[in-house]
Amino acid sequence: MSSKKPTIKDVARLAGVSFKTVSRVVNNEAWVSDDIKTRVQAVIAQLNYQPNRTARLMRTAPFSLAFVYDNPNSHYVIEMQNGILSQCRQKGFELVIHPTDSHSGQVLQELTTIIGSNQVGGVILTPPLSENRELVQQLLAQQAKVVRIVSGSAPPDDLCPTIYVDDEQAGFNITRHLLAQGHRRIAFLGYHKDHQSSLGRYRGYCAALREAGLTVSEQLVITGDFTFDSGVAMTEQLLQRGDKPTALFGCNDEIAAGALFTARMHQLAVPQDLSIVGFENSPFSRQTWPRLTTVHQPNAEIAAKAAALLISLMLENETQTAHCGFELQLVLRDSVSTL
Amino acid sequence: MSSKKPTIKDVARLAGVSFKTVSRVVNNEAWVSDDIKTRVQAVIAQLNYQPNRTARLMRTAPFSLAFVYDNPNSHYVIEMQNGILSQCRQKGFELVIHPTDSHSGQVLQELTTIIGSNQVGGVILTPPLSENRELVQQLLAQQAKVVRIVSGSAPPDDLCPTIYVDDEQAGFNITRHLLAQGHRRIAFLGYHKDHQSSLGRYRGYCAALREAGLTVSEQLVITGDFTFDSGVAMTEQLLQRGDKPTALFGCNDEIAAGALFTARMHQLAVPQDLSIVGFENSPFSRQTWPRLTTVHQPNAEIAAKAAALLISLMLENETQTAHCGFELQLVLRDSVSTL
DNA sequence: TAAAAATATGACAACGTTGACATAAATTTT
DNA sequence: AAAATTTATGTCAACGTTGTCATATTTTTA
Repeated sequence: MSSKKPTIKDVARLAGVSFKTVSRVVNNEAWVSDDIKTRVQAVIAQLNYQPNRTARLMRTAPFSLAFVYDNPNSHYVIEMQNGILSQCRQKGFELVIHPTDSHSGQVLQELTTIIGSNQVGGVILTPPLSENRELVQQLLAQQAKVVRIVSGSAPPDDLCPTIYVDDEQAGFNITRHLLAQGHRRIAFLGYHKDHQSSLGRYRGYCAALREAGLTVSEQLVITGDFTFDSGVAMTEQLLQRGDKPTALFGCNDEIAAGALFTARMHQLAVPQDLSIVGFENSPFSRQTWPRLTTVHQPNAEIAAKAAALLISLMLENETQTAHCGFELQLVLRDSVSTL
Repeated sequence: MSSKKPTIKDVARLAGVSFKTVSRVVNNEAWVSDDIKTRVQAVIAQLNYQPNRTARLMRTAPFSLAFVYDNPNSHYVIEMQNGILSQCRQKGFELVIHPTDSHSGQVLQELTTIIGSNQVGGVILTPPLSENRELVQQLLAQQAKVVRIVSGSAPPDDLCPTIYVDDEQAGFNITRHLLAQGHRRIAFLGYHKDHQSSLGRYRGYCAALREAGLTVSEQLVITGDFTFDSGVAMTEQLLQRGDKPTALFGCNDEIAAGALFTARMHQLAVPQDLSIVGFENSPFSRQTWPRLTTVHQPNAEIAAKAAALLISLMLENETQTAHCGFELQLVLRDSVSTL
């Protein structure tokens, strides 16, 4: 077992060719005779030669991309990572994961560092970072390729390729489902004015109510964030009121989990006494009892698409902005009763 | 906005010094006059110069490490990632995540590629990969630094620094807790002969029963893996038997979730009719109803420790094998009744 | 005050690869 | 059969750093 890793020159020496020819074989370039090709390949196998990625990177554009997220929600992140990774592996790219705190004000500087040092050639941005137009522009100004995943029924602009996810339509559909089951007093949990996904789902909720001839009651729209604890607090708040809802739309499954938990604490049977729906189709929504009716969010697919767009952007030096929209499907399970 | 990224030579030119001097300033080397140091730093700030990581890597050992895992359990992975990342950021290291399929037989080849290409200088191995002695040796033979996380009350050998987690003790403790509440028929769900964590927890379970003067009943030990579906299937199997247990030890929280779900399907109240404990203190265990009594597994800490060991191993060229053990604490919640 | 030591700076090679260009050999065209 | 073209191979300079060594300057020591 030799102590140093073999280089392209070691292979060349042993195969009796110039190291450039080895480079040609490795990179599958044209104009290499079959004779030499097989000979070189044999030596490569014999020495177990691996091209030095670092050295190669000095001559080529970086083939790493960063996945930037600010989300404590673990399965969401893992699913996205796996989706991105599937693309990266196909194309020989490397993934740098970059969890961050969007409120720290450090994000631009952090990303500037990894871009400026040539650590990555592009980034995938998720909400809420992806909604920061200025951030996107500043990254673009540094020659970085950017793809963003946002909530919306259309891309907000043509700054960069954008994956948009139609929360509004899905919020509309799931609310309409509740209405179809006879529910009239439907609470919305997890409204947040700075959170695009929340707003989209809220707009869908409102549209469905309007379509059914109902008005949106302020009493039933509770502000909070996308956590279990917030779900508990919002549900408590709601249940303390006089006029209780018959159904409850949690802006994500964690909120719905908090609602489910709180309902149990109050001896309310779900769905008999209270129907609950979530959003995201997280593992929790499948594994709890009753299983939650929710909206499936194909995170792996969404992220894979983002990675595919980013990689093609990095390979071909195009500035073209191909966008891609995702529609979300309802997942009907056991947490909704028919009135 | 210039189109090319500034290099060390650009800084040198502007500061009127040789590029080597700039290198000295950047790397904080001795023997640079304060005068020149401040001048160079000013130019660096002015040009917003970032040393090119790739070029630097050509002259130094890689400062990236790989986190290798084969685990669909998302929060476990995310927690570990975050723990590792906290260390990486402190020390300026980069994390390459490498999910893999340990049964594919490809793992060695995959790792050989990322090590051989100098993409990473070390790897963190998790079960079941970390239990593969031969794999560890082959990685070591490639000059890679290796740290592994295993289940056990002591490191299995001195091949490499090892983080060992005492599943047996924790399995003992939680079983004893069940016994202390008066339970005598305690089922063990998720026995798996090839799974060290499962075996450790099982040994603890057996030891606790023996200590209480009970024998281990084969009827109550169910084989299966660490998934929700398996938990459901195992619980079904158990409940179909005549002599039902009063308590149930799920080898992890997912199994316990499956058990909880199945108990509900059978109209069994938890914990009144059946007590259930899990293992891992996953988000699920906190968010379900009743909240699960379980064992806290400090994944982020464990992984951070692994990363710290690996990084120090990569920096100082030591072969010393520092190990580190973790004890796991019981988390008492609402899924156990007192008989 | 000369010699020695410490401090500060620079010149240049190296890291392992790819790209631009040169050239040699084989094949096709005229 | 000569010229032009295609195919196959090689030479060498980059890429942006860090390490080695040389050298210039300053300070300390004898």
